[in-house]
Amino acid sequence: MDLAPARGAATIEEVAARAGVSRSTVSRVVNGSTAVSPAALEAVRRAIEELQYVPNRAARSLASRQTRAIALVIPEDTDRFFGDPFFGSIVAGIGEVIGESDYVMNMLIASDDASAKALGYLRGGSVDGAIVASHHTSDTFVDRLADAVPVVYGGRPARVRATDHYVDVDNLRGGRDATQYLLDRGHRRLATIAGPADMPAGIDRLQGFRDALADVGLTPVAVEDGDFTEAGGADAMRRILASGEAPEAVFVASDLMARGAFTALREHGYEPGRDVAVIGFDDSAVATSLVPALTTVRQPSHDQGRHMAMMLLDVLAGRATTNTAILPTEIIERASA
Amino acid sequence: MDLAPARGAATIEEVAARAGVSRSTVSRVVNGSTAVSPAALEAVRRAIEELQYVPNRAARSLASRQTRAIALVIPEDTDRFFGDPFFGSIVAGIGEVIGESDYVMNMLIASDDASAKALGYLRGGSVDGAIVASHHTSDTFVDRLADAVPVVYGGRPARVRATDHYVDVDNLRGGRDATQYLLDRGHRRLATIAGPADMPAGIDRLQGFRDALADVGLTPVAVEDGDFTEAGGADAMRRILASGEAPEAVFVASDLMARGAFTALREHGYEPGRDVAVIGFDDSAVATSLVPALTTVRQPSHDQGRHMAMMLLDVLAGRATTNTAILPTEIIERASA
DNA sequence: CTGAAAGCGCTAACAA
DNA sequence: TTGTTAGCGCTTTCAG
Repeated sequence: MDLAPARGAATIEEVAARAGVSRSTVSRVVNGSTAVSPAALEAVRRAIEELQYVPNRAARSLASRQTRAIALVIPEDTDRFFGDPFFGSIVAGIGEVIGESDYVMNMLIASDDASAKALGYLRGGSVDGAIVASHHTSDTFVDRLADAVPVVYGGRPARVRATDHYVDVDNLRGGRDATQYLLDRGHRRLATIAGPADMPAGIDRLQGFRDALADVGLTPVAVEDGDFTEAGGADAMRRILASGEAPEAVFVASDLMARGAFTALREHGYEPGRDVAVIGFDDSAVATSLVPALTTVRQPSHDQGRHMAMMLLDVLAGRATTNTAILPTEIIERASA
Repeated sequence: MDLAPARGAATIEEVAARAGVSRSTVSRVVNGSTAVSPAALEAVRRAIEELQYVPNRAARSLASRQTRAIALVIPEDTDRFFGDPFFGSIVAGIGEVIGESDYVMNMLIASDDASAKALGYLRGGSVDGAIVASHHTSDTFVDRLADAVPVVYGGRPARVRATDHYVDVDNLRGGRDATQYLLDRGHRRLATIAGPADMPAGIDRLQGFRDALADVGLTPVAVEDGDFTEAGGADAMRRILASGEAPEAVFVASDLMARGAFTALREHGYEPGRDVAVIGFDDSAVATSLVPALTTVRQPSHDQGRHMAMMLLDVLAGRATTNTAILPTEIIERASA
C-alpha cells in the first residue's frame, strides 16, 4: 500500500487501476450514480481515499460542459466595495444560498481596469452563471457577459431586455416614502443628495423624491449628486449649503452619504436632526452608529442577495422562475428626522 | 459572411476553418507567438473578431496545465470580512498587483461551512496558486490547500514549515512599541484587549505587550480577548471594567475593537483619551473617524497585500524570491493616548 | 451493473 | 512559418 503519487495529483485512471475497475465506474461513484455494486463502490472509495484523489475540474468541465461554479461580479472599485456595508449584506445573502448548493461562488472585482480580464475569464466558460452585484449604465461589460452565461442582476439593469433576470428593491417607492415622511413632519424646503445618475438605484430614488414633491406642488431646494460615498455625500451637502439658505430637511440616497452629510452640516454650524432633518437609505450598520441615530429607508439587502442567488440557481437548474422581483422598503424612524 | 454560430461558443476549429489555417496557427496567434506570418495573423484576427471567439478555459487549462487564475482565500465569515477595513486594504493591495499581471484573481470566502467546497475547488486545479488572507490555527484546511498549489500567507502561519511563503507585519514589535508608548506617558496600570488566541497576529501583539511590561517589572492589570470585532472589543472592555478599578491605559489589538472599547468606556462614565488612554492597532479608517481620534500602531496592510501578490507571482514564474517578509509598524500619535 | 470507445477544445512537440 | 499528431483527465453513450 504505497502513498499518493509523488508528482502531480492522482487521476481517475490510477484510482480505477487500484480499485480494479474501469474509469467509468470510478466516474459513477464520484458523481453519485446509484448503479454501482456495493463491492465496487467500496473498492473505489478506498482507492480514492488512499490516493487522495480529487477530480480535475478542467477535465470534468470540458467533458460535462459545466463548471459547478458561479461568479459574483462586482463592477466597482475595491474601496467602494469594502466601504459600503450594502455590499457586505448582499454578499452575505448570496453566500448563504450558494453555500447550501453544490456550486462554489467566486467573487470577481471587475473595476474598469480589471474588467477586460474578468470578462475573458467569464466568457471562457469558467462559470455556469453570474450574479452582477451592482450596475452602471456605462458597463457595456455586463451586456457582453450576459450573452455568454445566464446572469442575474442586483438592481434593475440600465437597459432591460425581455430575458433579463434581476432582483431590485422598490427604490422609487422608497424615495417617495422618505420624502413624504419629511413632508408629513411639516418640512417644506427639501433638498436631496442623490446617487450616481448612471445607476438605476440612484435615478429611481431621485425620481421618487421629485414625485412626492410634485404631488404637493413643491419643488426641490437643491439636488446634488453624491456618488454613494461618504466623501461624496459630504461634498454634496457642502454644495447645498453653499448655494444659499439651509434646507429644512434632506433626503440622502444612502446611509453612507448621510454620514458625510452630518459632517458637512456640522462644519456649517447645523446640528443634524435638530436644525436640519436628515433621512437616509439602506438601514446599514452606519445608520445606528451615527449620533443622532439615522432615520432611514430600510432596504432588505440580505434578502435581495438571497433572492438573486435562488433565482440564478433556478435558471441553472432549468426550473421555472420569475424574471424579476421587486422587494419592498420600509421607513425606520430614529432620531435624525 | 455569417454571424457567430447559433448555439454555443465558437471553437478554435471554426476559427481555423474560417481563416483558412490550422488550429495550431490560431493557437499561436491567440497565445502571442511571433512565428506567424502577417497574412495568417491578419486572417486569424479577422476570424476571431467575426466569430467572437473566446478560448475555452477548461480545454486550455487541461492541455497546458495552467489556469492563469489565482485565488484569494478568506478564511473568515462574511461579516468579519466586510466589517474590518483591514481586509479592504489588503485586498486592494493584492488586486493592484494581480491586476497588472495576466492572472485573474478570484476571491473565495472559505468560512467553516463553505471551506470543504472551496477546498475541492482549489485542489481540483482551478487555480495556479493561492493567497490566504488570514489564518487561524484551527484551519487544517489551509494545510491541505498548501500541498496542492503554491500558497502565500498573509501573516505568519500557525505552524511554519520551511517551504512556507508569507508576508507579515512586525506584530511583536508593534505590541511592544504601543505599550512602551503608554509607559513613556507615565501610565503604569495597563490593560490590553487582545486578538484571538488562535491567530498569530493576536498572539504576537499580546506577547509584545507582556514583554514591554516585563522589561520594567510590571504586570498587566487585565488581559481580555476581543476577537478582532467591534462587539468583541466592547465586551472585553466591559469585563475589564467589571473586574475592578479602571486601568490608566489600554492597548487594544485592533482599531475596530478600540471603537467598541470607546463605547464600553463611556457606558461606565470614562471618557477615552482623558480618563483612560487608548491605543489601537491598524490605522484603518476607523482610527480617524473616532472622537477623540485614535492613537494607533500603523500596519501597512495595503503594502502587505502588494508584497503577497508579488511573492506569489514570483513563485508561479519560478523566479527566485525570499520566503518571508516582515513589514515594519509605526506609531501614529493622535488624541486618544 | 460494468467496460469500451469516443470525444470535450485546446496546447505542444514534432515534422515538414 | 505551418500543419499533423498526440494527448490533457474526465463524462457519456452504447453494448454487453
